[in-house]
Amino acid sequence: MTIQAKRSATIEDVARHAGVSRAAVSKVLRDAYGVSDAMRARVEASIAELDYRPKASARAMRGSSYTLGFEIPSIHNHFFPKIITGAMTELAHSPYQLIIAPAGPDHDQGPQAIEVLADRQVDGIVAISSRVPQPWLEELGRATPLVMIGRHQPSVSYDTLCGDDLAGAALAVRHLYELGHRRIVHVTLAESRVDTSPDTPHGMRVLGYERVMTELGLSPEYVRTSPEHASAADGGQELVKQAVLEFLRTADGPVGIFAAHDELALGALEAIAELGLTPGQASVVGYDDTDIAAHPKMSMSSINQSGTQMGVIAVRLLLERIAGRTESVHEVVAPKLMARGSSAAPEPRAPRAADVPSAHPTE
Amino acid sequence: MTIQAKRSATIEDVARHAGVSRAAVSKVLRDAYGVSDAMRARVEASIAELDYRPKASARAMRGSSYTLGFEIPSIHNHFFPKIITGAMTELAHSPYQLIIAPAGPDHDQGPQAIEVLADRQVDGIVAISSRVPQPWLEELGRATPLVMIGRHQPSVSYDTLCGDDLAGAALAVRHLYELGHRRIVHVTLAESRVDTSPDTPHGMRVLGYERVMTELGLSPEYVRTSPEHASAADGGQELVKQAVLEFLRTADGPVGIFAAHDELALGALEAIAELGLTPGQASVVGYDDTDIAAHPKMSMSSINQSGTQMGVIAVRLLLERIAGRTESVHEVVAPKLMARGSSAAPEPRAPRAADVPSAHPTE
DNA sequence: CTGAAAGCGCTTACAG
DNA sequence: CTGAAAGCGCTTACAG
Repeated sequence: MTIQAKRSATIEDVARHAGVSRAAVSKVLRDAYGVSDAMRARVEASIAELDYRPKASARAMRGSSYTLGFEIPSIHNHFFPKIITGAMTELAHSPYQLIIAPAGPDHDQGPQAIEVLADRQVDGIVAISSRVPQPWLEELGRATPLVMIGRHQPSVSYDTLCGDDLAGAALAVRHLYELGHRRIVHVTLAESRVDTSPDTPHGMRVLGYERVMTELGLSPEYVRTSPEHASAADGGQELVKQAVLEFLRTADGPVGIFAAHDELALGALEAIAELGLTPGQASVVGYDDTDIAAHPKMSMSSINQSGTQMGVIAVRLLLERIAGRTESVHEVVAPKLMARGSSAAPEPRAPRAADVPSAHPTE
Repeated sequence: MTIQAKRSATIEDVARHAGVSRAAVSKVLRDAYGVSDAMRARVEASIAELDYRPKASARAMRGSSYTLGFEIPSIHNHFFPKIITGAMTELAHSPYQLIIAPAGPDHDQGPQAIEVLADRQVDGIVAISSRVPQPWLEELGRATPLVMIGRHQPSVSYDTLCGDDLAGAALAVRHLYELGHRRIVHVTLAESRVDTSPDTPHGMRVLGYERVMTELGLSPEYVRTSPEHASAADGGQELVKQAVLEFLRTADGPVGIFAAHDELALGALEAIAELGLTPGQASVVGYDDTDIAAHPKMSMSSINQSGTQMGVIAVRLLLERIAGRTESVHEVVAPKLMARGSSAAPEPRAPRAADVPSAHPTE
């Protein structure tokens, strides 16, 4: 038995089989106006018999590809699957399909992944890349329906959707403060990766952190991962751990740690575990409330920004744009604090003051 | 300022701008044989100036789309990102792009996600869907270069790549046995979701489990999640937890739990945490060694099957097929046991026998 | 309601 | 080395 390359059925085959024109088949396919029931039945029968499936690439050349593209910056961050889940749910009974283009580890080098989608002639794009320059996006938005997640800067040619990162950072810091912490550090990405413009989620979280710290009369303090963080094979976990480890070794009193996202928070928890510190000695609050945060073994406090809901909203906005809307919409989702075991009232470090309640600043 | 839809440059525009034929531009694009240096330079300058990017859909109609499609069964299982990471690394300096089609929650209904990729005219497909019938795949394989991950059944028209699930299951069970466990249950998917044919990873793990248990003179015992597991919004975590909870409530002695993958293992650990059991009272070994398993707070024993390496191999096989290979290749990757804190020597349950070493069957 | 024809943006033989 | 022409599989006005 020799293996023979199979040629799959085309619209032409279906038309011939059903004894109608290609245009007729096309209309049935798209459920377009103006086909008799008889013809529809014949065509549908032929489609089924020949196991015909229209090629998306051919369709894309004239009309739409019925494909929506999602660009996600990192395959390692468990927040993004939440967004995808929401999007898929919303798309379930629509004619649209979803494809994902993950940004490579070298997504510094430019708008790559998002271009892959544009090149694929998708009908619309949802992107979560915060590092692409605005003018470039404005241009893309004029060519393709586009929804950007995590962009705070409003735009004219595309929609934006983001969490209220200022409020989220405030929730985290105030939570730690109310527990009694007075030394609260922010673990975030390397400076080169947090745009100085407050247009990125991480930029906004830094801003929010600074503001609340100032309001509370505390001084901001940062632990940053190295720029190589993003390209590390493990998603940078090890680098974060090292950075936090270094910080914790020099710190002596109890500290509150506000991590800019849960992956960073996991790294912090690793460092804390390695030093054998208690949640009171080093409290952690993450961001995104990824699935693992709620696991009893992890019990990590985190800021929830409704990732699933974001996916749903993003798809709705995109579908509206595809349907013709041209004015930009800018949605903001309110964050919620999920307080769990990783954050606790401050406890002193060192001489293992077992049960003796210790004196720590209460105001 | 009104927003004006942008038409992006075509090969025609470039040809005109450079004063050459479209064919010439096409050749430069594909780095094909037979272009003078002068022409190449002119064309490249025009491409840069017009910011031209070839449309993948148009290319796909005649030649290749330079796109490889990955189908992943669940966006919730953290094993798959490992595979994707490996694939992306391997593809980094190739002309190929990667797109991912996630299977919807209703991926019972047929080969959907994988068809999305085929419809998209990708140059080749790597799929991890084990539930698609073999004949269907054989047919797809004749139309498109195809690599299936996790299929044990050899095929004529596509390549396969899988972990040695029999060996992996044996590693897990023997590990628990050597720790001293004599009651060892297997937590796996609903029977309807583990094909009866030993063609799926989970089917093979069941088989491996049964064999070793028999060899060891122990009787197999299953905890299965309900069929709704796969379509649950949280990836089924809650359902697994409930199932394990139920089992642990009726069990009285120490038990070893071999979970068919880490997500199931996480659910088991949740149940164990909820009952306040120690690793000795309920030991867990997962499968896949996802990132979180190694986290000190989780410290979950697991079977590592080199997901990243699998991604690398899958891409290599696919690229070979695209380059013309037609004989099928079937690769098997050896699993490794990663023993961690979640599995320990048996301890009795109930009357909280604090430090007193208890009598439990040693042989 | 139905179909013939043009065209989307590329690549591929085929001449020159 | 270079280009004119055909064609990939669809959809879209436009006639009938």
